[in-house]
Amino acid sequence: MSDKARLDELAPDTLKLESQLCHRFYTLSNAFTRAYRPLLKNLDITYPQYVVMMALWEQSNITIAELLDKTVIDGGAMTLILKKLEQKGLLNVVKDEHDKRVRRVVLSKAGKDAKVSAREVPAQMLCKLDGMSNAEAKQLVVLMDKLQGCFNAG
Amino acid sequence: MSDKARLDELAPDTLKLESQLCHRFYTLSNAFTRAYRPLLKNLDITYPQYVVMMALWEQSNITIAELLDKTVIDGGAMTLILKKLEQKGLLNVVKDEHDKRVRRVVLSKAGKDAKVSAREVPAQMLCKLDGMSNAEAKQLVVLMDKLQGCFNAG
DNA sequence: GCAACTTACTTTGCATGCAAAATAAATTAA
DNA sequence: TTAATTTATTTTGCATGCAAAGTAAGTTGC
Repeated sequence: MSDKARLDELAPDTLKLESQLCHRFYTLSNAFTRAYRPLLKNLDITYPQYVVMMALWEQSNITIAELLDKTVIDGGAMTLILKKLEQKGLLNVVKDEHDKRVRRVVLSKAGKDAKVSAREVPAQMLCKLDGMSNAEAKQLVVLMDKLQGCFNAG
Repeated sequence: MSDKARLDELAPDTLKLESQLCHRFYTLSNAFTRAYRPLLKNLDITYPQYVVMMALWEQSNITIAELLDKTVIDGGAMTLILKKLEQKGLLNVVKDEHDKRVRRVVLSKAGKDAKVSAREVPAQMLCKLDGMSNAEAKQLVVLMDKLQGCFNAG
């Protein structure tokens, strides 16, 4: 038996890209980011910036730490994202009165108004996902939340 | 009714992070990359570099275009990744004899040997995902492949 | 047989993601 | 109270991801 054959016997399919869950996540996550780009063109924001805006549309005037919790965006990246969104006039970052370490993120009027423009975005994305039934999407959510639980536990 | 209430009525839950498939993909894809880091420390490669190596362990001496197809990595990034992996001595990029535009990627001896070190990586990752049954993982693969099909179709 | 077009890659500029170090301010401990 | 520790956020250095422009080398069309 050749060395190559012996190797393949030791590690059958586990190292194949096709059989990897991780590569599918990698691929689909990037696909989503690309798919959002044209939908967010009007708002002139990127996907991570959109995530921050969604978090703020749910609740404005929250701590950066809370925003990090909610969005699961990298802390270092968040600093830059907030600067960008502040430059665009969508929000303001203000100091907390009681704890000088803390900074709070507050939607501006333009930021609140942007929610109206964004209203159609989710529907447009769903449109691109035509072919997935609601039941399948829900099933996907259940399984992904369970997977997330694994990572949180570990 | 306040402006805010009116807005919320227009866009009920669709803009909520919790209800978004995309954010779960974003989160889980990043979680995988982080989870792989310690497992790939011995090999001294990043997750995208590992993806390239997996593709090459399946078949060496392939075109960069073929590698891009298989890994779904960005073309610009691939140029850098191949340089890194060549620096590490894991592969060589050689010119195609027949078509001078084409460059081929070939595993070095060290690159082939690295497959042995990598053999345990998938099992270690599965270990981190304890809590997901095989059936659930398979279900996840089916649904994700269907979702990928949506993007490919659009 | 040359101009126009297509291919296969690389380069560039911008936006993250990640780990680790650096800051600054609040809290705890001795 | 002062030193040690913890918390909140920013900075730094490196590795992509993405779109678009740039290059070089085949292929076509007339």
